[in-house]
Amino acid sequence: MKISELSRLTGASVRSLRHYEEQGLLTPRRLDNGYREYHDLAVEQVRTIRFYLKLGLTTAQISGFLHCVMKNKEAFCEEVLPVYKKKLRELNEQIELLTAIRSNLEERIRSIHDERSALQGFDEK
Amino acid sequence: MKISELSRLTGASVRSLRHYEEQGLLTPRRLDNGYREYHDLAVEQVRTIRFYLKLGLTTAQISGFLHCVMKNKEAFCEEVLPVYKKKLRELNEQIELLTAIRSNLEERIRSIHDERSALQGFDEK
DNA sequence: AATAACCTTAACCTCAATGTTAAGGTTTAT
DNA sequence: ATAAACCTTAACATTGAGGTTAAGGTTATT
Repeated sequence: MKISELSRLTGASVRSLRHYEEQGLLTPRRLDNGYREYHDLAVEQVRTIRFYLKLGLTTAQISGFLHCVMKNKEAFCEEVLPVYKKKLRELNEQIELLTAIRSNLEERIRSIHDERSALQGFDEK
Repeated sequence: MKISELSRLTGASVRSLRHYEEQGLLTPRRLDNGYREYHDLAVEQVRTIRFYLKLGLTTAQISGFLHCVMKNKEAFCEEVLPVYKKKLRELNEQIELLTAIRSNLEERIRSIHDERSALQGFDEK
């Protein structure tokens, strides 16, 4: 199939498909006119790529184990777990940071409300 | 004072101070030789800028109320609360998203462990 | 007068997937 | 034969604070 059909079947934009190829995640053969020609299996492969992207992995990380997971159960591919664990550590850090900022912000919003109702109370007297 | 002294007093890099100026947060006067000359008040102003940046606000947002908060209590500045609330909504969205990804990832890590110990158990039999 | 230690503007780099032209070749249907 | 609908590569834009470097002017010290 050609690129627009793969795009339609997977939901990935044509631009994204070309990008995945640049990053080494897809390697379609070329027709005589230079058009990309994809195997049927590419549909599953693109879905797999997008699945890992949604987990927050980069194309570079995905390329490290994509071939393995296309042929085996994920648990068989040694490269997967370290990447998952690294990503998990990053997520925990980010969540912790954002949560701290949120607390800070909530406290400041509260104190603005408090100060205003104090002024309000003062005016009312 | 000149830029490097302000940098030293505030912890902001010289590059950052020039950036704040580009964004309209600082407006030092210029000496005859073109050098920036800052008021003593600039120290407090830069500290205030950096405080809001740490809350995750952008320079554009900060510029909307910086002059007000430099002269008044924060609660007096009407522009602050909407920005805080907007930021809070964004934070909640981000945290929710990251937390969902984290759950997903934890589940996948767990299932890899499970599958491997199942294989392990199988081998042991 | 030379050197260190300042200062200036301007511009590119980071991160990373993907949107958006631009400029042009191919195929297909009318 | 022409237009619609494909396809190609290449390059810039997005986000945004701030690092880095280049090229050069100023001030101060020796």
